[in-house]
Amino acid sequence: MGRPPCCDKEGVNKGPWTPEEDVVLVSYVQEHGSGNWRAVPARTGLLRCSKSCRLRWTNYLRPGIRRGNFSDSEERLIVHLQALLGNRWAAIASYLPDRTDNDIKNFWNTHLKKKLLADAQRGGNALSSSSSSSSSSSPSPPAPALIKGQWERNLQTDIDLARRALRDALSVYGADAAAPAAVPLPPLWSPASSASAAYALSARNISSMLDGWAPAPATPIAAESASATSSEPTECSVSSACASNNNNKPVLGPSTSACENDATPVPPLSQIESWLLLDDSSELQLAHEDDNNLLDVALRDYAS
DNA sequence: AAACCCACCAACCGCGCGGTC
DNA sequence: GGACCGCGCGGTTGGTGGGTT
Repeated sequence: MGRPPCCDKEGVNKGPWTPEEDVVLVSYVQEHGSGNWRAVPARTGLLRCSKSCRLRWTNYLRPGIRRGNFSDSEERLIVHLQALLGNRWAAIASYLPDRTDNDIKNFWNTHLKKKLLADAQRGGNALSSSSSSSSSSSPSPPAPALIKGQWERNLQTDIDLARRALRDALSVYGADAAAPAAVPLPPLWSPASSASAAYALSARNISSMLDGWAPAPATPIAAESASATSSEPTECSVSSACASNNNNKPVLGPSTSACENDATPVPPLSQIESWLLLDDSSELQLAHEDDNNLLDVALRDYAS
């Protein structure tokens, strides 16, 4: 039996979103928080399927995302991660919290793939060392037949490989790689490229509308009661759950799930580097001593 | 100025996974 | 245990704008 379509085609708009639709969606998420996308079309009156709403939010309207103009360091990080992880864009995007998986995927398909091909044809093989170990295809997931111990060892190997590759990627910062505190972060906002359309600007304006709104309360009920008592927009404080969650706690999982409403880009590289630069032995020790240790988090996330 | 080509990227589509009943 | 549902992910497509002829 075939899978039913995710949304009925009748009465559902497709194609580019209009600013008006964006405003409706943003207003809804502002009030109720992201999640329960199924309810969004019904509760907002948007003639869009839930999937389309979620995509529009996560890829475009969500605050804290940066668009266009990938820096060299980002580029190299993506190349290394792609070599390690394959086309797992969400996983790669988790290392670039202010980039969406869709953006990275597009950047890869339109720029990096061609660039690497051109490099390969020129005989330039700077990246082959990292890509050769895992080949260009996606890494094979843990085989079900693997016993737990084997699987965990494989996982540890994967993590070690990832660390080395990240170390390589981050070495684009030069000798400063040894001094994480001095590592410059990519610019938060680059000027719009020449290709930026007027609507992109308006969409950015919508995003800027979100500057200053706090993540919705955890429960829709709470949100509703809050909005019932006051129709005023919530006071901005990017604090609450998200800020505390990002409080120097490295996040390995997809950034969208880690903190979808976070309007404040976190400095991911410095966190990653502090992890990378841990000496292996001390790292193992820390993994047992500190539940917030990144490796420990990684292991738990991976295993769960 | 018009036609054509190409690059970019927003959005769609289908599938897989996890949770719930 | 299995069916159903909702969400997330990756691959792909189609519209648009810029560049070239």
